[in-house]
Amino acid sequence: MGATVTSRVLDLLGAFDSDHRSLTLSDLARRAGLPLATAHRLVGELTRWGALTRLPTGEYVIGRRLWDLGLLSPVQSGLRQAASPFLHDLYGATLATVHLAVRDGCEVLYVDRLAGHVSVPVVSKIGSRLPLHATGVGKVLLAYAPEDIRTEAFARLTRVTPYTITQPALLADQLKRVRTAGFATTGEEMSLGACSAAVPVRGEADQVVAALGIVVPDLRREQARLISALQVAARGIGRTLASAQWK
Amino acid sequence: MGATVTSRVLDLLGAFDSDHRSLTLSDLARRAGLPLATAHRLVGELTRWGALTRLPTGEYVIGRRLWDLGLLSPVQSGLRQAASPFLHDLYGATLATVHLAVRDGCEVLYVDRLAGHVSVPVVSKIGSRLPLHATGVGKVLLAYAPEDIRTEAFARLTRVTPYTITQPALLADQLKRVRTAGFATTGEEMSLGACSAAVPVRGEADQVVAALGIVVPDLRREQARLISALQVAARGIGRTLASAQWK
DNA sequence: ACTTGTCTTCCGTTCAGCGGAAGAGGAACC
DNA sequence: GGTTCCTCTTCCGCTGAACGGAAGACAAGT
Repeated sequence: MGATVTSRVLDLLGAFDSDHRSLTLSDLARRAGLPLATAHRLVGELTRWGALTRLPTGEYVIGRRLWDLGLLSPVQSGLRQAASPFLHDLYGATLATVHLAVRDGCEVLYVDRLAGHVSVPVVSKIGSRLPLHATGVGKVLLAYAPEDIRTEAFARLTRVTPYTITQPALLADQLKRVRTAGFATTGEEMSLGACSAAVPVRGEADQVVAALGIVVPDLRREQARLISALQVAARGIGRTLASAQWK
Repeated sequence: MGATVTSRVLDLLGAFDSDHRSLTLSDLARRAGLPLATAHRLVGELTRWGALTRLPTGEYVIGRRLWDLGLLSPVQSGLRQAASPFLHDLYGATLATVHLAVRDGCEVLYVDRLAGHVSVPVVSKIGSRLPLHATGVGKVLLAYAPEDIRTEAFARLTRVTPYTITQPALLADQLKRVRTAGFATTGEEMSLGACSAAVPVRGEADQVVAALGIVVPDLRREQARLISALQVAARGIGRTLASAQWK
């Protein structure tokens, strides 16, 4: 089975996650299920190349070169760059935490995030994944997702807070409204004390490529103004995307 | 020499760069110097793991999983997150293109960048590397770099524009001033029509961990105000870094 | 139909990777 | 001082996984 050198290398890299940003050699070996001597050699090669870096403490972390590579990913290069200035505008206009997200399978993948110094309790981090049904951007992405994804998502409406929507019928109704109104909202469905609003970002062929959202303590005041600010920004991103050297 | 499986895998990944974000299998094999059959197998494994993704066109790009990994790098997680809100403040106060950079060997590595809709001609991109002697952030980083890096950098003062500083004595003098004044400036030394100012960002033990800079069309007006805005932001970043869960 | 690309699969040889074992620090405790 | 328990590093002989030439499949262009 999985016993190729390549898979071992990848297992080593996969040993890192957001709870384990730095690991000792023995940890790496343990987590990757490799004998220490083997891990030692592979990690040595990875470090020499720049994929890993050894801290003064002896622990290993993901190196600069892998960071570089990540930046070449299409997630990063196209969408984020096009959106960046608009995210600012939006932040300036709303002073809310701003989110840019895409759908990755049955989850929301946060591509960019822009927060002020103080902010409402927000769970997301750039690169983190959350369920589609409990966040503003998630509802937007789900509303425009293909059939099979929707059924899969409906199959697991996990409860996160007392306000999380777990009834399929209710969610289906909300998604319909998202499609007609052009925006989605949530009220403390993902984390208490946080409401959100989100709109779709449309690419060249008018299909939904991402979602743009904000998180605020209270949505009732000013909802109209916030939504329109979101829509202006989303249209701007879409236009920039279409005219970009998407190469 | 370098003919281990690991090195081959890394050569494949290294075949991607900012001018080659997507590559066909044959391109990959060519650029990595591998026989097609070998590349085929390795690329297959990488794709299965999620390090690469195959586009509908058949070309390969860096996959989401590598993007994720890059986000775990300390560059990303510590420095960028701590700096993000301050970069905004700075943008708001100056309306200039804002740069956050670290030194990587003998080059400036741009860690974050924040630009408005229209901007002065700026060469940098996030993740790009530029020589240390021709940019504002570069001069700051060089001024506080260890001896050996300085001598190495002085050995190759390549000319970029007519205003680029290529005389070692002049540069040495400027660096001394950077250390006493606490900031660096450039005037069209990297790209015509662009001036810049930069200050050091100091970490826990007061050592310089990064540089913060802005790019503007003209520096003479308002220089004092810009520098002081930079310094306020840099201090803020430093304080946040020190108190962060640097894990 | 022929050329020139691409990608994919097969399979026997061989040499690179494997990993047990032993040893070299280093820290903590008695 | 010794003992225990970590960590990391190096060595080396055996073996099976990786290699890559070759042949074939497919697509696009002429």
